[in-house]
Amino acid sequence: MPELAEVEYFKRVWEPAEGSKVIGASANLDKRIFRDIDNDEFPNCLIGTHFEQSLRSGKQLCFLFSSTHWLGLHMGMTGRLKLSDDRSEDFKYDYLTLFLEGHRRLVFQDPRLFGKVLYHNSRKAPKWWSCLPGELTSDSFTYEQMDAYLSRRPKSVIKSLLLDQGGFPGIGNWMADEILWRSRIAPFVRVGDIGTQKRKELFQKIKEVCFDALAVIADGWKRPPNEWLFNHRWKDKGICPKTNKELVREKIGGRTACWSPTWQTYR
DNA sequence: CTATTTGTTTATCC
DNA sequence: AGGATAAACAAATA
Repeated sequence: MPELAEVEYFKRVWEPAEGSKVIGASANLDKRIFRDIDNDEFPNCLIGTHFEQSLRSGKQLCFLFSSTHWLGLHMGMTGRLKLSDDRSEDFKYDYLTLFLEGHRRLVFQDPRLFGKVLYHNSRKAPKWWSCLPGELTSDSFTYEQMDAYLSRRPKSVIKSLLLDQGGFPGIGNWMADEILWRSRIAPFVRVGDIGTQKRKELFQKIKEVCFDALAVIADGWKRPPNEWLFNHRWKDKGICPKTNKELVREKIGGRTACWSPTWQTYR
């Protein structure tokens, strides 16, 4: 589930514990989420450090401990972060726990294990953190950049391309459907068939959906308004808020796309 | 029992 | 070489 705004939400779950000292650590290292951990000392190497900074880029999270300990977390499909206290009882799927002074715990849980834990100890930021593409919400993501990216992939199906983290970091399945719905583009359209005017609209809607998602979900995980596609897309016989006609769900590029055929008429 | 899942990586084909 | 596509990953849920 976690896309841009959900990941930002999880970042803010841990953030209030910044400044705390780590006094214990436990990890189920046989779980798949630790497949890229190559440091034999992990997670004990974090004991004694101070939790300093919470960072996010696209769907990637990075937490910095005592200036040199970089902990990367990716939520995969079912990952979530908790800030637990002594009264918390549900430990199922808690595969990484950092015990803090003051009886609090930083917890990463991930039932489906598609998530990933990364760790690096050095003054300099590791490559998995420093080499990520710029944020879609930043001014550095320009129409020209997007246009060039699309032009290199004329044969791609637009829905699939929007899920490409190299070009559109943070976008996931629901955001991609929301963007195409707001742009009135059918999900199976080939990128080369999208003209300049429509590309400009697409660019605006990408920005809009990113900002909307952050405002609603990253900030307290509020329920999105019914004017979005969001609240209708998972329901059987869901109704398009624009046309009051039934939405359609179909597999495109291996993922379920939800769209409104009478509204998304750009083919 | 079968089908499905809001993500990424890898293999394979073009 | 680089892009397009499908399968694999794991486990819960319907």
